[in-house]
Amino acid sequence: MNETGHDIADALGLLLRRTTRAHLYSLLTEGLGEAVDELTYPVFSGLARTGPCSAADLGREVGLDRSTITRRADRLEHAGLLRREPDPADGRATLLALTDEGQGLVAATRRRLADHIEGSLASWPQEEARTFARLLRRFVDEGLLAAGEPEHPAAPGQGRRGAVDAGR
Amino acid sequence: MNETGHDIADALGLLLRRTTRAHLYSLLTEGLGEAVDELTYPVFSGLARTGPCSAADLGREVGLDRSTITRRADRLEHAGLLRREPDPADGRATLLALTDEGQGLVAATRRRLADHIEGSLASWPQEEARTFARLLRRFVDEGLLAAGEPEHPAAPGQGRRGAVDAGR
DNA sequence: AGATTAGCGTGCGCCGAACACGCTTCGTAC
DNA sequence: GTACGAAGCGTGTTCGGCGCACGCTAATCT
Repeated sequence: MNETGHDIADALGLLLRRTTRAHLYSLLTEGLGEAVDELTYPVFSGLARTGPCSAADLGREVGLDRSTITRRADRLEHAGLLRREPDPADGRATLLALTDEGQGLVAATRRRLADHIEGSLASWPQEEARTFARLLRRFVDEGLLAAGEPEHPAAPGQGRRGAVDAGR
Repeated sequence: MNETGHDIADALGLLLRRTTRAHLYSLLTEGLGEAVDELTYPVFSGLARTGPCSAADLGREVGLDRSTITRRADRLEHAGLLRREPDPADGRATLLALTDEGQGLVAATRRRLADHIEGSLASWPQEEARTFARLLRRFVDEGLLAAGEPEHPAAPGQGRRGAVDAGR
């Protein structure tokens, strides 16, 4: 009998619990000041991944509305971690970019998370840890998201809201 | 250089995105009626795991306030999926329990999720899938949650938002 | 140059979640 | 046996985040 599906489903259920997310984010953002918390960190981290980009693009990246991005960016900007600058190629666009301080902070935070994770599997054989990392990445990239998320198609332009608020 | 920590961190970041959770839950609860959605499903599923228990205990389990549990239980009760019964051992306590219909539905939902997951990694070699399931389970059980738990000393008086009180 | 389109910031309404109150019931002390 | 503190539940209230709609500016097409 193939039980892998159930095993993964159970683990995923635990992983997606609100408390797990809250724990992880509170661990990450502990002592980083009021500006960086569970809410702003995804913007923070996403911006570090994409590099300077517009609020709309960043919204696509992290799955949030432009207005939400704007609000969170306000907080980060006020804390000196994020900078708004006009797009030299497009006068109406505003680029969001991390300041040097912001980049340093996000790098330190990413390292903190990575260290925490490595510490949590310190007892694992090295090879199993690497295997796990590889399989998890593949699972996230190919498996789950591909099936559940349209992601890339820039065609619909506006309405990517599909299943999120379905049933309302 | 050991990059496993960063790899896992990145994958985890994607996994914990709101959209991922929303997509997964909407997929799960699609066509199950108005009572079961992203909001009520954690209560639903958690109750199936714990068996009949009080609202407070279930709140501890899923990391939500008692009042929230009560409201969601109302919806499930109204839909005939959940039953309230007085605790025979304690007159002031109210036990939440799934009805037969509720149990059947949660079982079907779990199977649906498992099938979806298995489908998403259909192209994987059988052995790798099983390995991944085993490692993921271990990672969730031993690694992450265990390390993130010692967050207890939270002052109730403070309006702290992420008052994470992971039972389990 | 005018019209259309794309993009951003902001006010507004909705909804979920925690907090505070009142009521009932259990346990214990006198 | 009675009275008092503690525990638990349900409900009203408040707070905050999020998406949507509006108005404006700038770029692109005809």
